[in-house]
Amino acid sequence: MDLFVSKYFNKIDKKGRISLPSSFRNALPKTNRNEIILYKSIKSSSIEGCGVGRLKEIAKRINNLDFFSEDYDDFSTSIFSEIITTNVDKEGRFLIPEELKLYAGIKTEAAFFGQGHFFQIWEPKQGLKNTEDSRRRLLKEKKSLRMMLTQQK
Amino acid sequence: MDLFVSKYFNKIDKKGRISLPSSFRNALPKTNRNEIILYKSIKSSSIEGCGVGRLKEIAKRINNLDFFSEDYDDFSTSIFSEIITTNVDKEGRFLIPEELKLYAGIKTEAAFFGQGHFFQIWEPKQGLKNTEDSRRRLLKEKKSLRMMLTQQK
DNA sequence: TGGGATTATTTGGGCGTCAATGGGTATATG
DNA sequence: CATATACCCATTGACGCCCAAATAATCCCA
Repeated sequence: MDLFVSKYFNKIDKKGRISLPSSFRNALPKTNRNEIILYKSIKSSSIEGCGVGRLKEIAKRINNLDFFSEDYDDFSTSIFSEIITTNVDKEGRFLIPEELKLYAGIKTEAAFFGQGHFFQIWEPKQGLKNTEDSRRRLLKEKKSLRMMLTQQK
Repeated sequence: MDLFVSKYFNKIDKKGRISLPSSFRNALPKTNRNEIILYKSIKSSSIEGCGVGRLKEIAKRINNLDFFSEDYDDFSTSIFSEIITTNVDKEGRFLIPEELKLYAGIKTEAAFFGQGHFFQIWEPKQGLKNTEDSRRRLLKEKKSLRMMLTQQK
């Protein structure tokens, strides 16, 4: 499965290492599975991550915004300049930079949430609350979520 | 037959394994019959499942949403982080995650209900009650059911 | 068409492998 | 030289794989 799916709760050890869930490792391109990128989410107090290949896709997204708009600069700056690359060790662990941990309020444990082509890292409680909130918002529009899940091609 | 049809009642063993009904296994695409996805039903306290192929469809659809919108995050979170992928072993068994078992009230036995392009997993009694209820609702509209079944194109 | 034989499916359990975690030590980097 | 990080090895528990028994479904022939 080449998508980031499900949620996982892992611990940060004394050295600051945390395991990237095995299924997430497998979702990374086979060519480069020991390097990921991390950045602050612009929409929530979470960290977003993905394989380095995804960078091009992000660039494309931003490029689709109006070049002369304020948004363009803002997204461009807050995403690209903040991106951090991290190495995943032989056991599948990596270090979350202090700044990002602070941003997300993460201390000894972190929750990984699959988001398809990328994933989010949350302080566990906040992450759970966020999924509840999302779901609540969507259930108000039950029809649209059902369509998303059950529609046939 | 590549559709999930009829109903089956299987047991969960000490290790938490349960057999995916043989006919359901055969309804999965021949290319990937050892991995399925599970998620909480939006409409009922049951688990819904299907092959991973559908997940890729869903991913595509979400990907077409405006990346910077709130909807994007809501869908992405509610779907990708709530969906669970499970492996089906050589004997056709798989594990139902604890969280989903709780959601559906399943303990030692589960009922599988074919729903065409997907299937539902119920606590047996609740599942039976649900089919009765929905049949009863349908019969109240006998006329429309007859039309549905007998109308020719 | 009944009923035993054959095959398929479900269920049970042993055991090896892998993922998550912990910690020692070498190596790099400033 | 001190701190940070990568590599190596070990432990634990969960899960996948294998083999086998029990149950259900199907077949086939008298």
